[in-house]
Amino acid sequence: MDGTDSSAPRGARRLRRDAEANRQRTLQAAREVFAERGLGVNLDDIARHAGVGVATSYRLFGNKQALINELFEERVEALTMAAEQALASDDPWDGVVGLLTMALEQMAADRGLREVVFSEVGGRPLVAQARRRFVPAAEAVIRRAQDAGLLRPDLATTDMQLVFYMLSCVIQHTQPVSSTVWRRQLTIVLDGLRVRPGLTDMPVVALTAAEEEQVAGVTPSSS
Amino acid sequence: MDGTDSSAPRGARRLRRDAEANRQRTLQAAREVFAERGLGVNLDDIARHAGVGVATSYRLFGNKQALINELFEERVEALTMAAEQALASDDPWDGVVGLLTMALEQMAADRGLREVVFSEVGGRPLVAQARRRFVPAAEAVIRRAQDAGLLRPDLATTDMQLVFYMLSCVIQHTQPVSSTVWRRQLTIVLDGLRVRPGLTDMPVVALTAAEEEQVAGVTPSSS
DNA sequence: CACCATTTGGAGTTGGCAACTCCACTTATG
DNA sequence: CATAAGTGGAGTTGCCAACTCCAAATGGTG
Repeated sequence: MDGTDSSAPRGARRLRRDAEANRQRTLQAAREVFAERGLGVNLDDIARHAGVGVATSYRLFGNKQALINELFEERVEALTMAAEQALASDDPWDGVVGLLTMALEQMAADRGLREVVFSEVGGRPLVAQARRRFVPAAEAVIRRAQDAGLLRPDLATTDMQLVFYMLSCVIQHTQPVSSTVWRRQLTIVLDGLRVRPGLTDMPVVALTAAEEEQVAGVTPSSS
Repeated sequence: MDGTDSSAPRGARRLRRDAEANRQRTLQAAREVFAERGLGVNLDDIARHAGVGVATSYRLFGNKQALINELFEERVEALTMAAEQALASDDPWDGVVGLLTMALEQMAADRGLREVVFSEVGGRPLVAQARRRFVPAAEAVIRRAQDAGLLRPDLATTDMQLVFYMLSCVIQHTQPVSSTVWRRQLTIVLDGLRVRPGLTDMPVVALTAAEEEQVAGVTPSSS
């Protein structure tokens, strides 16, 4: 139940060649099954899909959580890179569009990723760590576009995170029927984010960073 | 497991006075507990909260589903009235704002309602029926605002439903920390819905009505 | 006010599901 | 070819919520 064991070749001993092959097959099967059906699937299904026994998967990874951690380290990493990449674009507004678009495209491609990023259950260290890179990058993208007078100045970083969340919800909800409609809602939101005459005043104050972390289920960063 | 029994005073026989009192107490307790903690709570908790035994609740309602049905008939009804009321407002744009605001305020006040309306599990007849009134009313509100040149003309009814859904997700997500931030996301979305020069083109086609019903988990209306 | 059908409460029972283990058997490897 | 490493899948375990049983209590009626 505790996901503390990060587990590469466990302990330090090398695996026998066939065992290593089974490890890779399990990993690949997990990638596919998690992406399609989410983290809810049981290891039995993954093992079957990989063509190995359940016990094999358990010996190679210890438990389900360890498998998830190992798999999604790379996915979460890719997600944070989207934010940093968005900052690299020349036009500040393109940065905002790119940030949301790239991040959401990744979410659209992987149900497991959506569940990891927005897991209700408390403080995955994996996510907390990724946030420490993602959030500042997103903040910079936002600030730059606001300074250029392109992004509504009353927008807080925490608002952007909720925007990201709600579009992920649309993705999740519509996925079985259409893999692209969410781009329409994104278009609407982006039009609502852009500066223009007659922008409506925000009716309430934004979430503070600490509140946002609470919403995200992450233990507040103490620094 | 089937929720077909709608159950008022079950069968036809009148209840003894104390039984009727317990019925009301259970109903009230369910209202409160469902609103706060969602439909996931077990009847044992509701019964305890009502100060009656579990068996009592089961005899009076048959099963959990029947209790839910009875309770949420009124709530879903209120929701559809919001749409019809929005159509009554003088200004077409106020109609759109009112539709979303009123409906979302109701969602914000009741977690159980959110879960009923967006239940993943298939075709609650209750919801399907409510949709048959809600959707046309919403459609009229949208059409009127579009004809007045106030609402973006490329918006489909199905888009509005997804907008409604995604804001409900924000409500659900932020509820424990703030009961009002969702109004900021609503503001952003409304600004994105309003006509203005330089509105971004929609990148993909909207969901058809049938697709939307599939998304909502309702059996397509055959009419 | 006495009688009895109705109702009650809460300690069970049932069922289902997913995580994880056991162990007789197989297979790489030195 | 000896043997430590690895395997598979039929269990076991634990959990949780839905729902039932029945001895005791209680409202309403003649």
